[in-house]
Amino acid sequence: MKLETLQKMEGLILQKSIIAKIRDLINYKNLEPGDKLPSERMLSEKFGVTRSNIREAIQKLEFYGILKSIPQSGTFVANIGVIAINGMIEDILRLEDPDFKSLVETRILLELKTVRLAALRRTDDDLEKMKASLDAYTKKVLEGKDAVQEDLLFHLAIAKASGNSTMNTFMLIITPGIITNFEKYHVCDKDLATKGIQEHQAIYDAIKQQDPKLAKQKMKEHFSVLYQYCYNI
Amino acid sequence: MKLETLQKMEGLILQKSIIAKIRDLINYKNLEPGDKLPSERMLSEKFGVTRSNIREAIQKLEFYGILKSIPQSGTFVANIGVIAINGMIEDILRLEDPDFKSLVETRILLELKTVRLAALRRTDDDLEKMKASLDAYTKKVLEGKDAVQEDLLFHLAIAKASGNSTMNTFMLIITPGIITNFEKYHVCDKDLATKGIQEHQAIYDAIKQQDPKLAKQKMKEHFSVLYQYCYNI
DNA sequence: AAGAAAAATCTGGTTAACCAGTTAGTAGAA
DNA sequence: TTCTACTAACTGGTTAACCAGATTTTTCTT
Repeated sequence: MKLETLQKMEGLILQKSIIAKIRDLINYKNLEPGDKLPSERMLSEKFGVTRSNIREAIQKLEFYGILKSIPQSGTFVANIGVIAINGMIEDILRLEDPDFKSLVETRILLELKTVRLAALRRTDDDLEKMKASLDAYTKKVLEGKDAVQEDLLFHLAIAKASGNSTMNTFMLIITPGIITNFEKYHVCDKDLATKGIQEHQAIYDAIKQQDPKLAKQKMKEHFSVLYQYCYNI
Repeated sequence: MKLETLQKMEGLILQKSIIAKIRDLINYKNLEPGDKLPSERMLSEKFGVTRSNIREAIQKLEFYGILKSIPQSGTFVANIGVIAINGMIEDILRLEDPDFKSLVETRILLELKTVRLAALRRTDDDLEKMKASLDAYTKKVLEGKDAVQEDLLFHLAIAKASGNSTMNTFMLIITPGIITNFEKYHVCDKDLATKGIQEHQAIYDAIKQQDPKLAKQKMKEHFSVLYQYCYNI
């Protein structure tokens, strides 16, 4: 386990060094948007790493929209100037794994918005899905069982109803981190679960009657405990 | 070009079908958190696809925290129950590429928060970076040149100063989409650029004097044009 | 029969050869 | 000299063989 983590760290460091070298190359050769990068084979030879390593680094930069690979042709600098590329790559190299506090902070921000948008835009289908999650959650809690998953699904249903695919994606991205950390730190309290039923119900009602202000208010109340926890860590 | 896009679409459809099959497998076999999935080779044979296809699908599910691959051992269901897995995979399969409106909406939300946090948490080093971006932006605009990149770097510097790595990452993710769409739709106006200098300066000053309310207010003003554009599309 | 040692199998990860399509260079005709 | 046709090299992507470590099965000793 320890060895495994260590190896992944090493791989990450290697990848970062390759990304830095690609950045240097772009600067040194004054590559403009649309210009072609040297081939993967040349880069692997030049940097003294395998082609796989090069490919992974390129794919990461492609994810952030900095490079663009075209099959049987080459890898090209995206339609972003050299200044922005340097700034973005610097950020990419610096970014560490998110801490729990930053996850929670972001979740609260996102959900206070998605719940507002959901109240404005929800369809009847969205409403049904939320109701289903809510009922499942209520049932589990009343049975005295753990209901973290059903809780989560209710919140994801709200994100879907917001009609904003970007926020929906972001909610999906932070969800696993939230879950595992919650279980790790034992944030959840069983007494809170029954209280949670009423809070969820209130949020659902506000969305149903399409009252964005009330929906946001109720979500805020729902997060109050989490909020305090986040800032008292 | 058209062919290339078509092929990527096909690949995406295949990947989604594999993800759906993995979900079905988890349900059918009642796999609990920590249980082992069949090996990649078995899955590729069972589903009639290549191992590469299987690996890509697994990596995607790993990104969302649903699966966890351990070298020389196997692929395991993460510490998430079957209910949450079904909900999350449904979302993953549904998610479409983000539209421009959803990107802008999310950007505004994120930046109104990061600017507040930056005012509260900025270090002197953060301040220097913002100043450098601001100066570069001002210089370019006064020369009558395009300054989209410098604009962007200023906003990314604010995201860094917020001290929230998750929001910082999210800003990085939406940035390329924002840039390319801006250039595509020609949102930027040169008259706005000179106005932008004052607005950026106001935001910078507010962050410098650590006034979160004022910083948010100034950012809101800075976004007013963008905001209207977003909701009039 | 039980436990330990050893061998065979199976795992995800990595690598090198291969593929099909693009691109650059060359030769040849006009 | 100029343009065209053709060949050869090169491109990112894909595949099958290989790797080292984990796991299971077998075998041998007590």
